[in-house]
Amino acid sequence: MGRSPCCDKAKVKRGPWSPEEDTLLKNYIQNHGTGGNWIALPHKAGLKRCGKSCRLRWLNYLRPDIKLGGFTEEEDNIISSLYVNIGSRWSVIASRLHGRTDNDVKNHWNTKLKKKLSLSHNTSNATTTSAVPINQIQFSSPTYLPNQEIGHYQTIYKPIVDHSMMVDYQQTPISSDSKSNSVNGNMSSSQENWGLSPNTSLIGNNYASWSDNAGRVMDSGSDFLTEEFDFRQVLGEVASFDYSSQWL
DNA sequence: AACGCCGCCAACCGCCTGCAA
DNA sequence: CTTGCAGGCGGTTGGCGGCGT
Repeated sequence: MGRSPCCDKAKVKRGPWSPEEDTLLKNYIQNHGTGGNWIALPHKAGLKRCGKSCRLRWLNYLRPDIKLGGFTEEEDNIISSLYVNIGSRWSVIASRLHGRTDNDVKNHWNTKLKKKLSLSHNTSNATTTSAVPINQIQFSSPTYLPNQEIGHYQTIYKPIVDHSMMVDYQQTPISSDSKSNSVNGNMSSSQENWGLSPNTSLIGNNYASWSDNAGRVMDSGSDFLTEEFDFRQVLGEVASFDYSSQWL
């Protein structure tokens, strides 16, 4: 037996929202809030709409903090990076982009970024032979660096951090002494200059990831990382930690 | 001007999850 | 523990507008 529909389709209005409906919904929520019950809301607001439809309309269009307009290059980079790492978890990705909705991000990806990425991937394949680790999150801005307690994860995860992320914050590369403690083999100039682990590759401006002892990689969106994960700041913590001693 | 194609995006659909009874 | 409900989410659809022929 299938699940019963959330509302009677014969009795509710469907299709595009009119300005009058928008006004009704917006006014009601601004005056009374959602009341934690979207199903009852349309009736209370005087709308002949399904509760789910109201919720979607509010979240994707009427909310006051919605960011309108095209996506910036920085947002594109964040979306692409997160998609590569966590897949189509649009709500998680959208949560990293202030004012963007999951629907926005999803549409943007499907209509533009997917093609863009596939184009750049093809170009990249044609011009380079170095493999790009899929488990490394790429950041276009240090704003999106992780905010975890580095000391805490030091005991659990082995961080692999591209120190080039510090460039924008004018941080000092880690010392050659600390590098030489744990690194053998040849390093690229970017790895050497910024203390990169030899088993990381630079795939963009900035990225960071960690892996645990089982080889699982954690980053902004991985399943075994708490949803409380916060990107807001912390460059200082990252900069002050000597990752070279923790390289895999 | 008419038509077809294509891209964009708002909206819908249905599944999954969390929670309360 | 089971069941049913509501919210959340990702996939998909369909209408609309722009553009080329």
